[in-house]
Amino acid sequence: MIDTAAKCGCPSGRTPRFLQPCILLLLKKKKSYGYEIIENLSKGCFLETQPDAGAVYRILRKLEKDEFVKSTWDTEDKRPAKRIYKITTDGNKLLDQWAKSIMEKRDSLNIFLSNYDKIK
Amino acid sequence: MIDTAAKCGCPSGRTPRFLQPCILLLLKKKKSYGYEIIENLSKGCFLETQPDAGAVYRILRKLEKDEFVKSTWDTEDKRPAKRIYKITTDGNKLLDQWAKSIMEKRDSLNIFLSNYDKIK
DNA sequence: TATTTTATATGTAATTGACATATAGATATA
DNA sequence: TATATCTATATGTCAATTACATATAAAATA
Repeated sequence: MIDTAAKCGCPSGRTPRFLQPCILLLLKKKKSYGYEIIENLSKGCFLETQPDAGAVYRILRKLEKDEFVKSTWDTEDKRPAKRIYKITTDGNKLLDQWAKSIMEKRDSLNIFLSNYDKIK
Repeated sequence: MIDTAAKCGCPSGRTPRFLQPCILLLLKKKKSYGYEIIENLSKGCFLETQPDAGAVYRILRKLEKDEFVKSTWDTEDKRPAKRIYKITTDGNKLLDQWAKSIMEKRDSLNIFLSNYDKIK
């Protein structure tokens, strides 16, 4: 099995950042591109705040460099060309690892919250 | 009301780091010092991994600089002197804000996870 | 005496986050 | 036609955070 976590350095156990897994999840649902991903992240209720556009584009490039996604240019539309991203097999594995890590994180937060409630 | 969040720059809405609120929660339970906090963080199940000692000491100093905790030296013991920290009124307010922010974060993670389960 | 435990603290490189700015095609509006 | 807005991607930069290593030193133990 490929150590995708080590390769990308994310869900190893440290507090996860959330933007990357959200992008991967959206890309698992369907092929998409930066601008649309930003819109979906804004509309969807994954994030508490608007995502940083620059961060989204940088994460997409990084994911491609690490072969978790693959991109092609879409110039068919009459609008500016889009770089369409598609999740890869490794990308899906990475998302699965993220999901596990996010579950653990959620559990940690719940433990924190119940401890907080106890001493309130 | 004091804008403690803005002052410390943490639970404003961005993805929270977890070490600071855990330290505050332990200090709300009882007065403590760096070394003991590190031990409790390791034993307790707040964090998924061992905390970084350097980070703990630095966070404590930062919290004191921002007046969320107050420290005094304990030289009574026959062991190396301890810097005993006590949470302040502002610190308690900050912890309350953290708790709210962590609840929201937990909800976001749950939304992510249910979306992930749907397309599995 | 040497090592381990207790205890605090700093150095530093890599990563991430936040915010601004650059570029450019397409469309709408004045 | 000129200008502004929308669509779309991308980079620059500073501050904060993380991870890992190292420094310092008192006290206890082997």
